[in-house]
Amino acid sequence: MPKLNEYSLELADQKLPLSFYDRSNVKQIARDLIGKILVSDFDGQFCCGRIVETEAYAGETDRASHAWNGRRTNRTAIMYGPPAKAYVYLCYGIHRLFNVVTNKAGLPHAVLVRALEPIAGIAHMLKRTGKPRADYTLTRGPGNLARALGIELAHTGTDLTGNELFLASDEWQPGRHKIRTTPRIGVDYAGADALLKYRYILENNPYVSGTKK
DNA sequence: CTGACGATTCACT
DNA sequence: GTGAATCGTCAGC
Repeated sequence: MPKLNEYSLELADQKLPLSFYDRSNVKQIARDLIGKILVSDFDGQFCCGRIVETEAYAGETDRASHAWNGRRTNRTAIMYGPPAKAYVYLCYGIHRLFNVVTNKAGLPHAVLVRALEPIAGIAHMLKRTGKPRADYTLTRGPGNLARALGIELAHTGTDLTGNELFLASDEWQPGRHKIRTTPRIGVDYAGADALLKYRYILENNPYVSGTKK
């Protein structure tokens, strides 16, 4: 691992380009995001971690999506715009959930980033979460992850090819670690679509949330 | 304007 | 396993 300064510059140089997000297969994007790095750098507080869990939300035809059946509201409007933007919303009045908007304008696809393995900026994460030490709960689950990285509702619309909040790749490869699919968490209201295997996890990673096979 | 409801987490039994 | 926290959003009136 290079020094932090070097590493942050390297990541900034390896941002995922618009063409990564500007694709129609949201499941493929969710899978491709496993192993990529999520970076937040608000007010010079550089933080990053490796993505180990994602979920695909397939827009108007997906009963689990906020955009299901063409629901276009103030909240979901960002998903109807161009790709490579952040969609952050409030869940249960408490938790912020961070999503990546994908596909072309008019096609409201998104990927929920559910868990990270922390890499850098752990002191910032501890301060934001109030946790005494860095254990597997620090960035396990979408609510914890957003809190640790300082992601707020106001970050909805942030350009993910910019410098504050972005995704990047490094040399890491899944290797012998398997990527596995499961049904999505917490979407039992979605009828048959609750059974779709739209969740992607890095097998045996301690930061992966939930109890589903 | 009002009421119902979460793409969750944590403490507690 | 159960229940509470907590508030922006949305459908319905």
